[in-house]
Amino acid sequence: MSSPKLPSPDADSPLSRREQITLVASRLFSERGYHATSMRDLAAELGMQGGSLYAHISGKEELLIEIVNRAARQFDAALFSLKTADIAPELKLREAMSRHVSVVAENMDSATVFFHEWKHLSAGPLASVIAWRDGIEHFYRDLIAEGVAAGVYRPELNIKMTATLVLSSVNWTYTWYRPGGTLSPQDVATSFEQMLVLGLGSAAAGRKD
Amino acid sequence: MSSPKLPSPDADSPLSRREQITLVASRLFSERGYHATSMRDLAAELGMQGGSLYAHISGKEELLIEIVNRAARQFDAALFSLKTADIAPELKLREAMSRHVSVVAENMDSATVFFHEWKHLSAGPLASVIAWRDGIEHFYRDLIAEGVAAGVYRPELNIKMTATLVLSSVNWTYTWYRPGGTLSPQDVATSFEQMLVLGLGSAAAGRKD
DNA sequence: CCTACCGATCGGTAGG
DNA sequence: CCTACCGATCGGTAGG
Repeated sequence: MSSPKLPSPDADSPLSRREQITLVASRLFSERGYHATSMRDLAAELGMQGGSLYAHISGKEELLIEIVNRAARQFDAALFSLKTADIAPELKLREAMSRHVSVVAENMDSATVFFHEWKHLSAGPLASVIAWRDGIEHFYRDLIAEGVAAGVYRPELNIKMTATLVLSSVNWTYTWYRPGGTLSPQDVATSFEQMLVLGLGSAAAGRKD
Repeated sequence: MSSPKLPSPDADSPLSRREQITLVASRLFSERGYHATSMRDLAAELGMQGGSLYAHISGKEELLIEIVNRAARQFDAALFSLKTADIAPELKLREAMSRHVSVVAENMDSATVFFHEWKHLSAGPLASVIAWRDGIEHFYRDLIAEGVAAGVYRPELNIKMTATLVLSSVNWTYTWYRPGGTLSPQDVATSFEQMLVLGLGSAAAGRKD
């Protein structure tokens, strides 16, 4: 019967010590940055001594790798089922953006670490993050190409630039979204998707139609 | 008559030693991050000893402050003249985005530091960056509100969300734009602005007009 | 701008 | 999970 110094956030959420460490590391890495967070800082927040961390982990980078990989897997789990989903093309993009923003919004800490600190990974893990980025980009390109083929998006669109624009909108949320606020992730995604698809311009202002 | 150990990049660009230091610091901070860059790393790239840097600067944070403040001033210089400029509303947003992307594209290093490392500033400089962010956001909100008032943008638009979407597209460029490539900053801005204003949707797909 | 150095702190380990 | 410690490195300074 151990007596944890730091109570778990909820009595009925028995996080393993290892998971607690990863969770606190996400918060500290996102707030202070990976290199600016010391193992002693991390240990202190968990109510232990610096050296004691190494009973649970092999090193500092292992934490970063785990945070980044988990984030990538969450995006994959949320999005890649849409690849083959039987949804109307005009709804697919909205659904993808909604899920994408949700992953960011529900994991602000690890999302911030994911977008900010991946550069500090060593060669192996770094390569897999870059590969992931490539995959997500092609996922969105395919979505848009599908929509163009189905006639719901304009045929003149530059697919690459369009995918970049969509990714800009959903990724950048990690810099400004506040989970406690009035906007749900769905609100954000729906609002962005509507503006993107309908356009900001008024019909009165010389749209060719 | 001094004899610089490190030749300036061009014979006819007599950068002061101080400016050289700031320039190299921008590159290293953007590549490795602020905390992961040591003063000795920086000194070595400049062909001097670690301690010698302090003949030119007062401390490490001074460099970060200067890089961040310069970037903010460049955005201001590029954009704020547009506030009162006598340009048609439908062209103002395009022009603003073009200038915004240009500042990022022509200063990829300091822009990256600006977006990534501002959190590590101490209270005073931090407050002024936050104030700057607020200012730029209101700048874009005003631009869009003007356009709505002039009838070029749809009146149903949520001004705040629209400004956020525009800022997402131009800010996120620091993560993917490559200055040597085929896309000029104007290409990027024009492409984004057209997609945003016209919308991705095809007229055929049930736009109400 | 260099040499030589300061105290502090880093990630990590040994042995319990 | 703790105590005690390792070598390395940090930002910065003194004195020239």
